[in-house]
Amino acid sequence: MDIVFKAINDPTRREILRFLTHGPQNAGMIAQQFNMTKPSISHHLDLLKQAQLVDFSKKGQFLVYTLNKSGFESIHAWFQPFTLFFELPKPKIRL
Amino acid sequence: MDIVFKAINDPTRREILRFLTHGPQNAGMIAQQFNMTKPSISHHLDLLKQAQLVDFSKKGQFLVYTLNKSGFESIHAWFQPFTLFFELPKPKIRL
DNA sequence: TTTATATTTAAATATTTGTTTAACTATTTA
DNA sequence: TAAATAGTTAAACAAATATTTAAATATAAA
Repeated sequence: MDIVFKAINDPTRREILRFLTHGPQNAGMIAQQFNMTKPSISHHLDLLKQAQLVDFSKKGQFLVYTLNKSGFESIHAWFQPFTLFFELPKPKIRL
Repeated sequence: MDIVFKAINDPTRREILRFLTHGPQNAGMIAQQFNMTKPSISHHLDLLKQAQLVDFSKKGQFLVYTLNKSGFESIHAWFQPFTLFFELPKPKIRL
C-alpha cells in the first residue's frame, strides 16, 4: 500500500503516468520526453512497477511500458471513504 | 500541488486523515491515538495543513482539527484522467 | 499571580530519496 | 562474429524527511 503513495509522490513519476495515458511507450522515448538520464528514468519506472502503476512487456530489444490498473485501484480504494465523507454528509435528522 | 502528494505519502498522516473522518479532534487526542510524541504529530498536522487536507480552529487552549475539502479536491482532480483512461476505453470501431 | 495544560517551534540526527557516472546484460544489425 | 543500440544495475553523494528531546508560547485553573 505504502509503495503506491511513495510512487506518486515524485513529480517526474506523475508526469510519466500522465504521458502513458497517450499510449504505451518504451523507456527510451520516456527518457527523451523528460530530458533526464536513462538510469534515472529506469529507477522511476522500477518504482512505478513495484507500485503496480505500470507494467511492461519485452518487444525485441525494447521494454514497452503501459499503465496498470491495479495501482490505480489501490489509490481509489484509499480515496473512497473521503469522497463519501465530503459528498454524502450524514443527514442531521433521522427520517 | 506537490505538497498534497507529499502529505499523503506518510502512513501516519494517512491514519490521521482517516481518524478525522470520525469527526473533529484536537491535537492531543490525535497524538494519544497514535502513540507518538506531540511534536511529531504537530509536524504531521502542519504538513496536512499546508496541503489543505486539514484545517483547524482554536477552542480555548485547544486546537481542533477537521478535514478540509480543498486538498482532497486536488487529489481527485489529478486522479480523474486515470479513471477516464481505465473506465472509458476508446471504442475499437468507429460507429 | 503562580502553576498546570495544550500545543508549537527549534535543534540535532539517522534514514530515505533522486540523481549522476560507470559498468553490465541483452538484442539487433553489419 | 564484431559493433551498435536499448535498457538496467551498482556505487556514490547531496538533499529531503521523520523522529526525538528541549525550549518556548498561550490559555486555563488555583
